[in-house]
This record gives sequence, C-alpha cells and structure tokens, in this order.
Amino acid sequence: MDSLGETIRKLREDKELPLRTVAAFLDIDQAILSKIERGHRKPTRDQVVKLAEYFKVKENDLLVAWLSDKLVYEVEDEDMALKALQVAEERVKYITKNKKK
Amino acid sequence: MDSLGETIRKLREDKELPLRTVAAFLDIDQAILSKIERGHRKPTRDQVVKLAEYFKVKENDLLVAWLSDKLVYEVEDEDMALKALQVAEERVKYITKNKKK
DNA sequence: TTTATTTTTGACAAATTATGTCAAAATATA
DNA sequence: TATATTTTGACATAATTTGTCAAAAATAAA
Repeated sequence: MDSLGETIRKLREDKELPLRTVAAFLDIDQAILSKIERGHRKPTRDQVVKLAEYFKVKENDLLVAWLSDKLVYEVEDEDMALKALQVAEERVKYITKNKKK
Repeated sequence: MDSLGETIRKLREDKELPLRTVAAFLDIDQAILSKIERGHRKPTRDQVVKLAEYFKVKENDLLVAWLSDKLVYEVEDEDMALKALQVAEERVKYITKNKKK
C-alpha cells in the first residue's frame, strides 16, 4: 500500500498537472505540495479533504492514509511501537462500543 | 487496564505522597502533575521515564501506556480511527521487519 | 468549626513545533 | 540552449505545548 504522498503524486501525474495547479487549489505554495508528496511534510486534515475532492477519490481512503501516516510517525522511534498500537486499538474498540448512546 | 494517569495516581497514593513531592522530583509545578494524573495533560517522555524510575516500575510498561494514550488521543475524533490503527500496525510490522540490517 | 494541608482550576508566559512564503538551485522538457 | 517544473533551505508567522503562579475548592487535622 502506498503512502499518502505517493498516492497524491500518482493522482496528479496521471492527470499531468503541475504542482502549481494543485497547490493553487489548496491555496498553498507549490513548495509545500512538493514536500507533502515526497513525505517531507505532513498535510493538514483540511488539505487531505480538499485533495480527495479535487481528485474525486474517496475522502475516507485518503484520511485513513493520512491518519496512519501520523500514527506511524508518532511511534516509529519507539521499541514499544507495535505494543502501543495494539493497546490503542483495544482502547478505541472499547470506546466506540460504549459510545452508541 | 488503567490509563497512565490513573496508574501514576495509584502509585503515588499507595506511598501516601503529596503531589508536591513527586512534582519536585520531576522538577515541575504540582499543578501539572495533578493535571497529568487526571488526564488533562500529557506528560513528556522524559517525565514518564522519571516516574518509572521514581516508583520503581518497568519503564516499558509506563511507556506503552503513555504512547497508546497519545495514539488514542490522536485518532479519537475520527470515524476511521480503528482502520487507521490497523493500517499503522501493518506498516510498523513491515518497517521493523526490514530494519534488522 | 476553624485551621492547615493538599488538590484543582484557569489565566497567563515561554518554549517548541507546525505551517507557510520566498527565492535560488536542481532537474526535466521543448 | 531555453523554458517549465520541481526541489531545497533559510526564514517568518501561527498554533500548540509546556510550564508558572495564585486563588478556589476539597480534604484532613486540631
């Protein structure tokens, strides 16, 4: 599975659009979009939503890639990364179960 | 399983120590420790390591609780939380597998 | 009940991190 | 070569984190 940056780059190159054009739609400098596509910057949530709209792909698909990127970034230097993710998963399951009010 | 804050509070109350004492060891104001124990603030990594040392518990156990707290906090408002955690888990497995150089 | 101790809260300040611009350098294309 | 595009890094600004402080609230002791 591709990272979010790779995904966006492919979508853009398939349509043969320059960074400039997509960056203008996002209302940011093209330098940032370049960095996002290369994984050197994390996009904001709003930018991800806009990109899904722009490329007409499922918003949720991009958001999952965006969120998991952030999660990996947060734990990747830690030995306990996997364990922490598993515990977090259990907690989220528990929380959502008890939230159907 | 307790949250990190609850764990710390129990450790401190078992020894009948005031916030002041433990906060002094961490070199922070007791207000922050109060907030950490109640889950209103996230401790730093260094503070977690110091707490493990202070209470003589396994550093890794506290770090897992600390990390998973952060992960839950990062995804809890998102519908795709669970999915994102699962994807992140797969990525971390993949990364660690390819890291035994 | 009063007094002392501990805990909690919220306003604020300082430090850190995230987000963005800009312009020059590097790369790719005509 | 000349032009268009992409990449990089220095820097500015905005947002978030992390902390202090002092007063209010809660708890325990006298």
